[in-house]
Amino acid sequence: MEVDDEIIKPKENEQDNRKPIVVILIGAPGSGKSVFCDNVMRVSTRPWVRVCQDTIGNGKSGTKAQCLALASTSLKDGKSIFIDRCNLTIEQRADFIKLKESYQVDIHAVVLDLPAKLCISRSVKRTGHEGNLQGGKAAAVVNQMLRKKELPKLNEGFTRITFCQTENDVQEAVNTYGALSSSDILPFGVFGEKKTDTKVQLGIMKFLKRVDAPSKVTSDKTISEPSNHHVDERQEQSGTQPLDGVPTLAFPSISTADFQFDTEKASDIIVETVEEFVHKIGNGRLVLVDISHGSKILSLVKSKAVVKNIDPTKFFTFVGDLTKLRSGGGLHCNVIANAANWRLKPGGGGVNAAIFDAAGPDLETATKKRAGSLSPGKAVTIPLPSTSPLFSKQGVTHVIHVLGPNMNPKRPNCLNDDYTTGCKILREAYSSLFENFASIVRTQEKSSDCEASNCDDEKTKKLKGFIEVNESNNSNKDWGTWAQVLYKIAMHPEKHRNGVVEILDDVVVLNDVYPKAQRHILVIARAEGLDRLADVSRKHLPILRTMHDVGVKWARTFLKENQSLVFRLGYHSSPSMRQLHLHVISQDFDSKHLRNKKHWNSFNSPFFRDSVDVIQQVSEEGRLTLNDDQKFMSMELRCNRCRSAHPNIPRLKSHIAICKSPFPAKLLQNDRLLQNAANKDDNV
DNA sequence: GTTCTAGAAC
DNA sequence: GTTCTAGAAC
Repeated sequence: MEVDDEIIKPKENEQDNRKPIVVILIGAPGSGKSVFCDNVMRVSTRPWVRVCQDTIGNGKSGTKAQCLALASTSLKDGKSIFIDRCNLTIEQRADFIKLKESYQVDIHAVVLDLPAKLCISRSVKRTGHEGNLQGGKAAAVVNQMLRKKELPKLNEGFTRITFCQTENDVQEAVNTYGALSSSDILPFGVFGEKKTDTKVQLGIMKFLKRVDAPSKVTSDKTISEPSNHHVDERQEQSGTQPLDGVPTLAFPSISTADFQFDTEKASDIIVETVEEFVHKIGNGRLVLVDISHGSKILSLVKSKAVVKNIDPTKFFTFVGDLTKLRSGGGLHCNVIANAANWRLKPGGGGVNAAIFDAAGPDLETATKKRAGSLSPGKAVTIPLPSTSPLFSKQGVTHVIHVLGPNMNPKRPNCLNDDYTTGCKILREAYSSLFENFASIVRTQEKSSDCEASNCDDEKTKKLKGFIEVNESNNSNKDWGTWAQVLYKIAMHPEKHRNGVVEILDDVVVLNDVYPKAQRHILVIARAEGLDRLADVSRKHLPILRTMHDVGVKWARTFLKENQSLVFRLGYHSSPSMRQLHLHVISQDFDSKHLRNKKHWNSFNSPFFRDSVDVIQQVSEEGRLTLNDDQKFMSMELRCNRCRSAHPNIPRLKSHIAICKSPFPAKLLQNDRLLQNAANKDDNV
C-alpha cells in the first residue's frame, strides 16, 4: 500500500474544499483503536475529532447517543471524525453509517482484526485504560465480543474498508490516513493485505468460499487463472448444483462487442438494471463475464457497482470464458446468457458462436422448439438438455438468449446512432434477461420445496429442479395453504368474522391469532398482488399511509385502556404469511405465544421494518432495500430496551418482564414508538 | 434427569 | 404461521 499512489489529490481549484470523512474503527478491546487515532492525529494536517465512547462522559464512559451527538457537531464544523468504539456488529455501526446521508460524507471502516491473543494480552496488561477494562476479566470480554464480530461489507454503506491483520497493516493504514490533507480523498473499495484492488475479488472469494477473512486475498487478478482451481475439485464431487446451491447467472455485456454499443452508456445501464433486479432474484446472483483481462466494460461496471454499493456477493464481474466457467474458472453458474442474433442461430463469432459450439446440437434443437426468432430487447429461456456437454461439464442447466440493440451499420437493424432508442432497448434486454433468470430461481425454489416427498433419487432430484421450467410466475403458488389465511381474510373479511375487528375499503384489521404481546393486531392491505414488502413501490404510498394511520388509531385506542403500553408499527421484511400486513404490537412481548428466537428477532432485529421508515424510503427511493433478511432470525437474543444479551428465550423473557431501561435512542426518534406522554419522559 | 432448540410436517 | 419431537445443551 504505497501511500503516494493511493491518495487522490484534488484539482487546483478544489484545494479549499474540505472533505470531512467518518472513519469507523472496528476492533475488540486491545486491538489498538485509540492508539491508531492518536498516531494519525499526531501527524495529520486534517482536523480530526476522536469520538471515543470510553471517555465521552466527562472522561468516563458514555453512551452511543453522546457519540452520535459529538459526531454531528464535529462534522458540522467540517472536521473529520474517528468513531473509537468496538463497532463489531452491523447493528452497532448502523447509526454512524447513517451520518453519510445527513452530512454527505464518505464513511470508511478501518478493521483492526488482530489476533485475539494479542488483544487479550494488551487488555489484561492494561492498567490505565480509559474503558476501565482491566485484569483477567478482559480475556472473557474480548472473547465474548469477538464471537459476535461481523466484518464490515460495502453494502452496509461504507465507501472504503481497510482490513488490518498485522501490526504492519495497521502502520500502513496509519500512514495512509495520516498523510491525508483536508481536501484529499481516498479511493473507494475494500483494501485487504498488500494489494489494493480486492474490492470485487473479495466478493468472488466469498462466493467461492475460499476465504473467511480477507487476509487470504493476496492477488489482484480476477480468478480465472489455472492456479485458482481448488474449488473445482470440490465441485466435481458434489454434482451439478452450484456451489452453495446458489443459482447464478453469468452474462456477457450485451451489444458492446459486435453491435458496437457505447461502453460508457452500456455500463450505466448494466449497473442500474442490476441494482433494480438484485432484490428480485431471491438468493440468486449475477455475474458479468468478459473473456479479456483489460476489458473496459468490466472495469467501468466494477467501479460503478462499488459506487452504487451493490452487494458484491450478489453481483460481481469475472474474467473468463462463458462456456468454461466451471472447468476453467472454478465458478459454477447454472444459467448463462447468450448474446444471440435475431434468428437464434449458431455462428457469427463471439459469444453466440462459442455458446452454440460448446453446447452442441442439443441447444439448437431445444431453441428451435421454443422460438424461431427474437426481437431486440427480448430474452428467451432454453432449458438445456442433460445430454449437452455444457450441462454435463459445466453444470449449465439453462441458456437465456438475449438480443440487444445494434449500432453497427454492417449488421441488420442498425439504429444509426440513435442512442435514445438504443438505451431503451438495451435496458429492456437486461430487464428481460434478469426477469427470465428470476423466474428460473423461483421455479427452483418451488421444486426444491415439493420434490422431497415424491422423489428418492438424489441425482434426479437435483436435475428436476433445474430442468423443469415453469414459465408462469403466478405468485399464489409460492405460498402454502396455511400462508394464505391473511390473503383470504383481506379478500373476504365478511366470511372470517373471527378476530376481525374492523373492515374498511382498503384495509382489514385483525387481532393476531397468536399475539406475541399483550396487544398485537394486524392491519392487512386489501389490494390484490400486494403480497409483501418486496411488492411495494411508489404507487403503494397511499395504501402504506392508510395502513399506518389505521394502525396508529388502534394503538391510541389501546393506549387509552392501558396507559403503560408502548406500541411499535412495522412490517416483517420477508413474511411467512401472504398479503401485506402491518404489525401493531405492544413492546412488552408478554405472551405465551412468543416461544422461539425467530419470534423474538422478527420483531426485534432489522427484520422488523418500522412503518415510518418504510414510508420514508419508498417515498424517497421508490422502493425498499430488502436483502439477506433471514440472517437476522438467528441473531443473539437482546433485550429490546437495554440491549443486554440472553442465552435463551426463557431467560430473555424473565429479563424483559422486569427491565425498565429506556428504549434505544433510535426507537425514540421519528415516532417509531407510540406511547403516552407521561411514559415518554421515563423512557428517554 | 430436565430444558431448550431447530427442523420437518402441516 | 404452529405443532411435534429428536436430540443437543445443561
